Amino acid sequence: MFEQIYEVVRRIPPGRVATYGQIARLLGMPRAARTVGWALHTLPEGIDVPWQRVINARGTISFDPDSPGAVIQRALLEEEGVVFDEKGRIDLDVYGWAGLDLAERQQLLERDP
DNA sequence: CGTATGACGAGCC
DNA sequence: AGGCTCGCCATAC
Repeated sequence: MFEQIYEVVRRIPPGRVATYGQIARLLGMPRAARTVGWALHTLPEGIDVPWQRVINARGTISFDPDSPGAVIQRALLEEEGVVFDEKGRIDLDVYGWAGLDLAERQQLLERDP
């Protein structure tokens, strides 16, 4: 389960962001946004997943912006060229990820249980 | 096996 | 705009 989530997150191109709900929808579980958040929250360290490119539907970092993790996330995204507005929001119309194309999505969903 | 727990999201006020 | 309530769902215990 988590592997599939990580797999999708790895497809997000640098400089783009996706929402938790969007990841869930791509995996065919449109209501499991919280699960996606949990998967990234409990991400093993050192694993190759660009977790910083996943934010919430409002375009903000989804936890305390002053926490060390959030500061790192914001720094990583800014390095990739993502711009935060004065309220710490990212414009999803500009930086939002279009998502997988049909073929990629199909391939992902057909993977073994 | 029932409850609790969120890096969520939509809706309502 | 900002805050609160509820529904959701895979894990943890």
